[in-house]
Parts: sequence; structure tokens; C-alpha cells
Amino acid sequence: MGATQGRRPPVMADVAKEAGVSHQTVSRVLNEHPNVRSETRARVMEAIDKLGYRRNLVARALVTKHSRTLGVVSFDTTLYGPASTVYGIEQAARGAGYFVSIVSLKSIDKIGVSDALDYLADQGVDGIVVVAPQRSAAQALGELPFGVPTVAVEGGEAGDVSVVCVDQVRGGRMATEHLLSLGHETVWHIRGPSDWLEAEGRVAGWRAALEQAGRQAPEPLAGDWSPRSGYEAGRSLASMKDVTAVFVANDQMALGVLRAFTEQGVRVPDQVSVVGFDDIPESEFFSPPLTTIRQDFGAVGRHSIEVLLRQIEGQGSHERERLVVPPSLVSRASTARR
Amino acid sequence: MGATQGRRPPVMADVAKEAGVSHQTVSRVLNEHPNVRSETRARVMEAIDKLGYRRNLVARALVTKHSRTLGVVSFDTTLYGPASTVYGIEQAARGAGYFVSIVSLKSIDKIGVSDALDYLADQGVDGIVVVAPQRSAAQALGELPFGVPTVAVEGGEAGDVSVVCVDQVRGGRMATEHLLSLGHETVWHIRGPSDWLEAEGRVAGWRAALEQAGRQAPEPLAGDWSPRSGYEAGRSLASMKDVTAVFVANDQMALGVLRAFTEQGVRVPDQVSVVGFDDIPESEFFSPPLTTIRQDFGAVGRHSIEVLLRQIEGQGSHERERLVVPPSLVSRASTARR
DNA sequence: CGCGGATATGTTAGCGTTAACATCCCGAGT
DNA sequence: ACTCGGGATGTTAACGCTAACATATCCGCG
Repeated sequence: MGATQGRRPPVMADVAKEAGVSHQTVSRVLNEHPNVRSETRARVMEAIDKLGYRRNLVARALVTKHSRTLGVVSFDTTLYGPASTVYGIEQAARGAGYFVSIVSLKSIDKIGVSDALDYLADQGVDGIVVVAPQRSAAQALGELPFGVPTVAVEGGEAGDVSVVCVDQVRGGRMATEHLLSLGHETVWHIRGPSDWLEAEGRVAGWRAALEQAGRQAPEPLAGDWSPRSGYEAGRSLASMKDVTAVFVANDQMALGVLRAFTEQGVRVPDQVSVVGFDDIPESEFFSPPLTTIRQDFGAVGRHSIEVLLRQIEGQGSHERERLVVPPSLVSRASTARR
Repeated sequence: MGATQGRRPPVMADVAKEAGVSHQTVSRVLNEHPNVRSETRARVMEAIDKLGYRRNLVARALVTKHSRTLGVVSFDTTLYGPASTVYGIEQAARGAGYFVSIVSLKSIDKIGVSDALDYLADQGVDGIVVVAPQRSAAQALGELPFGVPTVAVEGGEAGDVSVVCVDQVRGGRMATEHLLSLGHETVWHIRGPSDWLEAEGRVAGWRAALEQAGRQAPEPLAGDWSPRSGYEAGRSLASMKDVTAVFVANDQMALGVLRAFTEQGVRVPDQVSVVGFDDIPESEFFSPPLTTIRQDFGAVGRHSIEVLLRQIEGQGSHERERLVVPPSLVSRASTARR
């Protein structure tokens, strides 16, 4: 309980002396080695308590070669998606007894990612999760120079590493099919930045669904995930006569679209139906509440840790895994029958 | 460039042998010690390159007693505020050459916070930033058992540690005064959970502004930061006749309020003016765009690292600092003259 | 021509822990 | 009684690095 006020914090040897045993026995107690008399164990525990001893994990890591720290590389953890994913990763990692060291990149380019990887490898992490939603980031994973187990989240077919991701194509397809099933002739799309794999996947799903239904796919409008870009695309769409259904690549842009439509007097869903992507907490309270494709970021985070730990702990198996989390449709008031 | 494929990764001694110097000289090169002939330096660098050597920061930390890692304890990094703050912290820390280890708590209670603190202290972090927006979390900082420099973000008058925070009271006052200046007789308030210091501060500012203007403060409505709670409070307000101005304690709840008003046919800002708090990226595209109090989370993160590093590097000075970041009013279309 | 004091390098000794091996003790088996 | 085996403990040696001190080496100057 109490902490004795020595100048320097107590070390194992101090505890050993206090308990009248060798430092190795203290180590055994701490590591729950079976061959320790329970009486001795009690004495050691008491000494630990008395001196307020805490083991030095750095020294431990030096000799065991395991830091029990995982590295996470992510891009703009201010956005809901990455933030939720990282949160899920952190929770899962801690649950498994690992610390998490995070590097948040501003711009995700090859250099940035390799630097971050180096940075983490230097620090001696046992494994790394890279949230690599951009093609350029995924490519940086191609040539991992060191032997640290790595998992990519949303990393496409990236390099030689295991991947955990949400089925973006399926999500895009679901959104589009939902609109089609409501009787819309075709579906317009506001896409994310072209470097993003998620954006590509959603476009692909949207296009596939339209083709399968034998409909013409209009030219997708470009956005950058921000509400403003959605707003601008929305203004363009509002001025066009034949638009009755829009699939927007994320909820933030969808908000911008709704705003633009409201301003232009386009009623949603009476005149135009809108579907978003992500299901951020706000979506349910947009005007109107947004129909959207929900991504289970928490599950993605958890799975990525599972895969990573499997790779770390069963060191031998170099099996590259690929885990796909299905999205789901959340139907609200922004979509209606044509 | 290339990595020699030895079984075990090269260590300093290997580089030393390769370069024909002692390992200490290698260490000197790595630490940019001045007294090394530039020719020797070049030879060492070459050897490092050739062997693909990377220094072992764990061993380094063991002897220097500095891990160059900072711990961050936060609550629900899924929310925009905490996420942005943590992001700012991480950027600033990395800029200063530090790693960041994060623990995200689900519920912030005394036990959770102390556990997290222990956890980080065990890992040997050089300092800790606790994002402690709740009273209970702030209290947990009261009895810090170990000698790790610590800074609280949004920690109120917490314990014995330095604090960096946004002036919540001033923010609440600004929001209220803005509404009053538009000619509203009084201002209603939807507050955050009572355990949160930020919520308290905003209530205090709101109340102070009303009192100063000689107005009666109506009973504040309770929310929990979620859009849903705002929606429910909004429904209550919509049914009341004399409500013309509402100050909502965060933007997410304000969204719920706008939704409720829209549903009930209450027009914003014609019939009721609404002010939020935070200025999340979405606020500009609400219907109508939300007038709100902007918090500069990035600045808070940066300042907290500055204060922490000052504490770490100038070890002697135990000066407890208190740094307050001013909020600012962002005026948009959700407020209008009465 | 040798000596002082830089400057450049090498040598030694930890940092606090765990791994590996050595030792001690006690009860069982013959 | 005497060994043998294994449980409980102690001793020693790393782990890879930096700090501190020791040792060249070189230059200028009296």
C-alpha cells in the first residue's frame, strides 16, 4: 500500500532483501511461476506492497524481446470512421494485455507511412495495425522491411500482409439496390476521393448494382468526404431535373447534400431519395433522418487485433489472412418509393 | 539500404565490428556527439546502412531512464471533442520527438483512471496527459501515487496537477450574451450530464450572463451529449409557447433539437434561435447552419504537451500551471433578431 | 624537444530484468 | 541407510545500450 520514500524507486533486489529471498524468487512470484512455496509468495507480495514496488517493464522487455505494445498507424483520427476503428483496436488490444502506441498521420503518403512504421519498429512494438484506407498507404505496406507482424485495416489487396476490412463493394451494392427496389429509374453517386480504396469499392458496388439491373450509370460526382464537398455536389444535382435518387459515399457528405437540397427547395425524400454510408451517430437526426449503410468499426478493430495476435503468438504460421466484415442497411426517412 | 539476413537483427557491436571501431563510437555517432571525426562518422553510417541496423530503443530507455513515450488517458475517443484533443496531443508529441501510448476508457470512474495511470506508469512513460472532463476523473488525479509528470486536460481544479482547458464559463456566457443581444427576453439551456465539468461550466456561464442582464434563468433541461437527448429536450421545448432562444451545450444535441423543432413545425431561426457548442465539422451544414461556440481542440492538445514537456524537461520546477484557451463565437443562420 | 590540453577513441561497468544452470533439501524407493 | 528425483531456491550471465573513466593521438608553444 504505502510507498517508502527512497530517492530512487525500489527494484527487484530491494524487494528480495526485504523478503529475505533472492531477486529471482521475486521474479518467479511476479511471473506466477508454479514452483514457489505459497508462504514465500506471500512474504514477497508483502514486501512488494510495503516498498511500493512496481516492476520495470522496460528491463523486462529488453530481456524477453517482447514489449507487449502494439503500434497503430492511422490517418486523421478526427474522422468518425478512423476514430471508431482505432477505438475498437485499442479496446481489444488492452483486453488482450497489450498497450497501444499510436501514430496519426496528417497526410497518408508512402513516405509518411514508412516513417511511421520505422518509428514504431524502432520503439520495439510486437505488432502493427495500419489503418490504410488510401491506395498509397496500402502500397507502402508492400515493402515492409522488418519482421514485425502487421495487419492492414481497409488495406485492399495490399502487399503481403493480412487484411481486415468492411465489404465496401457490397455496401455500395446494398445502397443502390435499396434505391432501385424503391422504384427509382437510376441512382446518382457522389463518390469519395479517388485515392481511397473505400471510395473505389463503393463506386464499384454502385456500378455493379446498376449494371445488373440493366440501368445506365450516370457520371459520379467527386467529393472529398467533407460536408462542404457534399453540399457542392448537392447543388449541382439540385439543378438537374431527372435526379430522383442519390447514393452518397459517406454521411458527412450526405449532410451537405441534404443542406443543398433544402436550400434549393428540393424535398427529401418526396422528390429525391438519399442514402449515405457509415451511420455516424448524427445521421439518425438529420432532416430527414438518413438512410445509410452501417459499418461496424468496432468489429473491424477487434478482428484486426485478433488476426494480429494470432500472427504474433503463433509465430510460425505465415498464413496471410483476409477477414471481411459485412455492412448493413439502416433504413430511415431519407428514402421513399418513387 | 539492404538488410543482411542474419538470424538475429544486428546490434551495435556488429556495426562496430563492420566499421572497425568500438561500439561506443557507434553510439556517439547515433547520438550526434560532437567529438567524432567526420570520416569515422561516415564509415559508421555506411556500416549501419549496410547491415540495416536499427538501434534498440528499449535498451536505450533502460539505461537513460527515458522512454520518450507519453501516456494519454482519455474517455470515449469516438466523440469529436476527445478525438480532436487526442489528435492534437499526438501531433504535438510526435513533433517533439515523443511517442504516444493511449488508453481509452469506456467509463471514466476513479478506478478506471487509476488503473490506466498504473498501467502507463508501469510501462515507463515519461509523462501523462489525462483528458479528464468528468468530475470523477478529475478527482482520481487528486492522489497520484507516483512521480510521473502529469497534465490534466479539462480537469477543472483537479488535485495537484497542471491543467489546460477551454474557458467553458466564458463560452456559455458568450452564447447567452449573443442571444440576449439579438433581443431575446431570456435564454433556455439544454445542459450536459452533471458529472461533466464542461457541462457545469457552460451552465455557470449561461446563468451568469442572464443574471448580469437581470433576466430570469429558466430551469435547464438535462441532456447526455447525444443527439437523441437533444431531440427529446427539443420536443419539450417545442411544446412551450414562450421559448424564443435556446443555448444547447453541444452541437450533437443541438442537431437533435433542430430535428425536433423541424418535426414540430417550429421554424429556426424565425421562431426560435439556437446556439450550440463545439463547432463540429457538420455544424455548418445543419438545417439551418448552426451558430455555435468553437473550441480549439488542437490548441488544447498542443498546449497540454507544451506544459507537460516543460514539466518533464525542467524537472526541478514543480510549478503548477493553468492554461486557459478562449473559445470563440461562430455566427451562422440558426440565430436571428427577435 | 618535451609538455599541456584539446580531440578522438577504447574499455569497463552498470541499467533491472529473465533465462539457464547450480544447489539444496526432503521424501520415496530399494 | 543410501541414493535418486524433483520441488524450491540461489547464482551467474546475458539483453543492448549509454555514462564514466581511461587511453591514445595530435597540435602548438615555451
